[in-house]
Amino acid sequence: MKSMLAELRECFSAALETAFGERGRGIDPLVKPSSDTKFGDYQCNVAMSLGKSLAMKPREVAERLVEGVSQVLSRGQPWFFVQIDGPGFVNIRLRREYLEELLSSIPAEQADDRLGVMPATAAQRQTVVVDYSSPNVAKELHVGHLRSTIIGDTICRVLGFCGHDVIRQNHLGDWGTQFGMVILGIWHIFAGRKRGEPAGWLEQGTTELAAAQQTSDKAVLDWLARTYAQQEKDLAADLEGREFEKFLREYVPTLDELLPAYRFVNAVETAAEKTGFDRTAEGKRIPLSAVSNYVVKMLQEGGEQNRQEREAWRLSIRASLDACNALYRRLGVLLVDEDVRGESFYHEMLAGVVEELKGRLATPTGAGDARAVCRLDKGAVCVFLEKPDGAPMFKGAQGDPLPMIAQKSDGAYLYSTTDLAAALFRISHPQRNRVEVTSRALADALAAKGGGLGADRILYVVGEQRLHLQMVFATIDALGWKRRAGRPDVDLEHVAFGWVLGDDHKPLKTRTGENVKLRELLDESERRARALIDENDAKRAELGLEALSEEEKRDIALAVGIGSVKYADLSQNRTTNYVFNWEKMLAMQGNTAPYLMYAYARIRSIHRKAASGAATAGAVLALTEPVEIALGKHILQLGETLEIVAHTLAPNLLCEYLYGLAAAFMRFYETCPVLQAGDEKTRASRVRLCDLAARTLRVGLGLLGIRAMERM
RNA sequence: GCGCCCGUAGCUCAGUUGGAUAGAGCAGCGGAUUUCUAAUCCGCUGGUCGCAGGUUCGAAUCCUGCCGGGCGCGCCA
Repeated sequence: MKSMLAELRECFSAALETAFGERGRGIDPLVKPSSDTKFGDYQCNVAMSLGKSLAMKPREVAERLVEGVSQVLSRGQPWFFVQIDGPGFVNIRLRREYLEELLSSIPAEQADDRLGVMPATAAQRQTVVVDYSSPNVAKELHVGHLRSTIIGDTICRVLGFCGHDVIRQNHLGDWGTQFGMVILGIWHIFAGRKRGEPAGWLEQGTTELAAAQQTSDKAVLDWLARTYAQQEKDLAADLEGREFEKFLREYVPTLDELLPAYRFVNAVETAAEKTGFDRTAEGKRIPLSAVSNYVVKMLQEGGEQNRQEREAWRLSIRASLDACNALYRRLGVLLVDEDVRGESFYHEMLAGVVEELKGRLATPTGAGDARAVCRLDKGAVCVFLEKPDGAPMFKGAQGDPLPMIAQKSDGAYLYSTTDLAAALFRISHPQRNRVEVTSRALADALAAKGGGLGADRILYVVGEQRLHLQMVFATIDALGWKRRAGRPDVDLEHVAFGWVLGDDHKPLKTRTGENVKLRELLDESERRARALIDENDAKRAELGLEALSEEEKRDIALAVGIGSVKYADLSQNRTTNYVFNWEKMLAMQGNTAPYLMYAYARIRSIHRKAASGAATAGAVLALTEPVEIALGKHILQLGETLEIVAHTLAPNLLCEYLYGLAAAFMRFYETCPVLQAGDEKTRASRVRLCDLAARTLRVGLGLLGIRAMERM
């Protein structure tokens, strides 16, 4: 079935046309849920705004509209009542029989779990590319990745449920300049093993260097000199890289081993740069501060002589992905290896992208709101974005035009270039949407990658890159990549989000000022959830409830712990910052995961007990008490909620819906006995209503990636 | 300096494309229970929606200016 809201919109659209003919056609009827239940269930606010354009009193418009409605409704069974109120509000109250009918029509759980929500029609159906999570290789996931990962995941689930084709893309940072350091780090691990260094020697080295920095410049220079000498010796011992290559064939790195090595290299190079070490010592083949840059060049050159670098790179990606996947599984996030299309994937397209920019944007080009021109500036390939009047779209600190740089003066490509390549790959499709490019190199590279994904909509779930994305989007617009003959433009959206803050209202950090590791955050949450569960064990015994097994308690702790962290995040407005607070997110009261999960467990408890009694599958649903009507109505609003979430990409609206649903159930539960209902018919009806409420909660929580537990 | 985001109850936050008397939770106060899981429910108290103008039938929401906070502003991602 369609959502009640959609049905009402259709009905009022038709009524507008009936009442006002041509002038009433194509007007949004402005139907929405009522601001207050005393005004009914929904309201139509179109009369006030229409009064002006029709030169009529709003009240009169409303009266004619209501007449139109009754004509439309006269074709069938009336399913709602209308009443004009105030300046011209049309208040809508749904008939109880209609609600009962809709609820009854929801198929049994065995048939499907859509709860009557209709998937998108063929015409509405979109291919949506969702770019989210996107961690960097050789860095551990921290709270900074939390929002992108779980918001992106929820969006994927919701769009998928709504019937769209969702293509998840994990835009892994696997090609940046930091890779020189990672590979060099692996080389240090190799050299250390060969020398027989004890475990943890790289951490110790970093600590020593930090200590030297606290002491004096001289101490730092001495330390660097020793390190450099050792490094030169190790390099000389395996100049051909044969031993290193052999080592790589058998080496299985873990992220835990890679991270200290990376930090070591980073610390050494930073210190060498800062102290001017490279200038003071004679006869160096490569400056100590630039070894990793050199390694990056070797990696990016490719070729037979650099295959060790490539192999080390590959190993570091594998290790990072293993660590990420473990966390994704733990978080209940859908991302898998097949969704990974890192920056390196687009490497072969970059030269073509620059060629395309130079060719297509040689002179100011672009229809719409953005014009772009590509030219060399200080040796770099730059795209200057302009407004239609020729004024620069973006300005620097001195008011000078700020370009998007596609290629550095040293020839290296940047993430802008990669993002353009990725956008082309996502938009283009070998059959559905062949984007025309003039660069042969780009066309060939794209074809070699299969021709692209054919997105109608691309969502960038990334924080903190507004300016960059605006530039990239404007460039794409100017290049004409979004436009499609006979179809709407491809829609590119930056799904931005706010910071996770600590108690001090500053970005959440550990006491030592480091990013909080996601792994440790989840450990803590599970630990706290377990404490809550243990606390309630005693109460369970008092109440004579079935005891939970140790295994069950452990499982519940995981679900509550992870669910609470996710729900706390998803229930916030996506765009604003929020303060992270353990007590609040694990509280049983209010808009929290435990509250919703508890409501579900309570219903399931009824269900288990009812199952032993009379069968209720085909029971007649009768909503008698006000709380029953409220609950039933709420259940039926899942579809329209998801429509809004799919459009606004605001998971907090789904959370709000589920909280309202759980609260409606709790109210029902307080006043309406189910198993002890007065008569068999009422009992059967209520059991069925409970079942629908439980399924709605479970499906809704599922769309947030949160497991509903049978018992708590 | 310029650009973007934010400012709502003591605290943490909601508030779909402008709609009727601005809502939750926590905290505070007061109630309900021989429980279908009290990890609950109900009530009360609490607001110049940062400030000042404007747009209109109507503004927390749109526009302008100011105050306060955050982020960004050429070869990092």
